[in-house]
Amino acid sequence: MVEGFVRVGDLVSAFECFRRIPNPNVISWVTLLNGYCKSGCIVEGRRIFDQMPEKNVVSWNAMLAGYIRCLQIDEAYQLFMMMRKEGKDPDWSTFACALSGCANLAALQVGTQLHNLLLKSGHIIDIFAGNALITMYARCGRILTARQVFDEMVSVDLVSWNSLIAGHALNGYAKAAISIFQEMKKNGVAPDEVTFIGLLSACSHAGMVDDGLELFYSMSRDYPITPVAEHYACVVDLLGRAGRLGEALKLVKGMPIKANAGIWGSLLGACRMHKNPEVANVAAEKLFEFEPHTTSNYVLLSNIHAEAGSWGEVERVRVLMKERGVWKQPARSWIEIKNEVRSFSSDDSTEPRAAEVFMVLRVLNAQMRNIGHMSDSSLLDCG
DNA sequence: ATAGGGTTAG
Repeated sequence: MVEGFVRVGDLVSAFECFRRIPNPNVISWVTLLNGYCKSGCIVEGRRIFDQMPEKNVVSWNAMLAGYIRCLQIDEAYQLFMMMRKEGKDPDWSTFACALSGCANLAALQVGTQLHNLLLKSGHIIDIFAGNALITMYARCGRILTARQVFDEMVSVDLVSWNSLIAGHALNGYAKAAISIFQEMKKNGVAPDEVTFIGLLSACSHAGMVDDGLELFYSMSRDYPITPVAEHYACVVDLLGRAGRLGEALKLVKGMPIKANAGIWGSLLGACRMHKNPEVANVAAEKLFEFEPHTTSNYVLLSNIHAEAGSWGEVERVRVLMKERGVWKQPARSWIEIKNEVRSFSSDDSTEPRAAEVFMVLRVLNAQMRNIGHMSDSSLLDCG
């Protein structure tokens, strides 16, 4: 019953149900906890967690997964430490979950610590933890270590191959990604839709348009895999980066499935890259239907028109933003420097070494100009 | 037996 409400996201009813259970067992508690965590109510989730009379490893993992989903790495880390202090042995799920958090945050130090802990604790690096390690190292730019983890795994599955392919794609090693794909097939592992997302993005990053298109067509021709929206988004990106915007638009218009925000966003991004305000207007109009309040879309469109010198169009976008009450919300990003995750935003006045940072940027800019790169300093800043 | 956990575009 509790689970039913949790599934539809009705936390109030779920909690009411839970309250009527005379002696809730740990499973009822975890179900409730997950309901809160998955709805992003992490503070309430923590309160539930603290109230649990009996906690097992699943309870800890659920709380940890909750923090990681909400990108609260500090809380996740503290919880993990608290878990060890209380003598609760992390299981493979704990490690997989924690490592996946490190992968998302590019937290190489913590990720490496977890890896060492796994080795030290005598755990076998099983498929799940191994796969999480591959992704963690790959996303932290340590592609060779990712490969090493893969090679040392006792057994691998489709997800391991996919992780390795996606990891190489992410780091720009397109040829390697494709040769891993061949290796995988030679080992008798059949690709799935995730495999192709990795392969297509590899081709896209490397500008390998023809290879990418061939892979895309081969999906339904040689394998029983029907392309979904994510694949189309990759192909739009592939064609778009190569400047083949007309073909990209034609592909989207002729798709057997409905285009989503990701697909129109890819196209709009490509229009910026190749200065195409006409296709940009088409893509933006569609994109606004999905995301009427996402500032970056408007900024992107405005920049495309600014670059073309169409100030009337720039003004039109500005009016659109005002009418729809769209505000510029500064985004934050983060990087790990010496054991510490530092968060920052553009024009960050709280950054103590801002003057130095800007000086380095000016030097880099000058160097880029020297080798012939023109930077777009005249544009609106995306925040 | 029931709860949770690894891969996926820009």
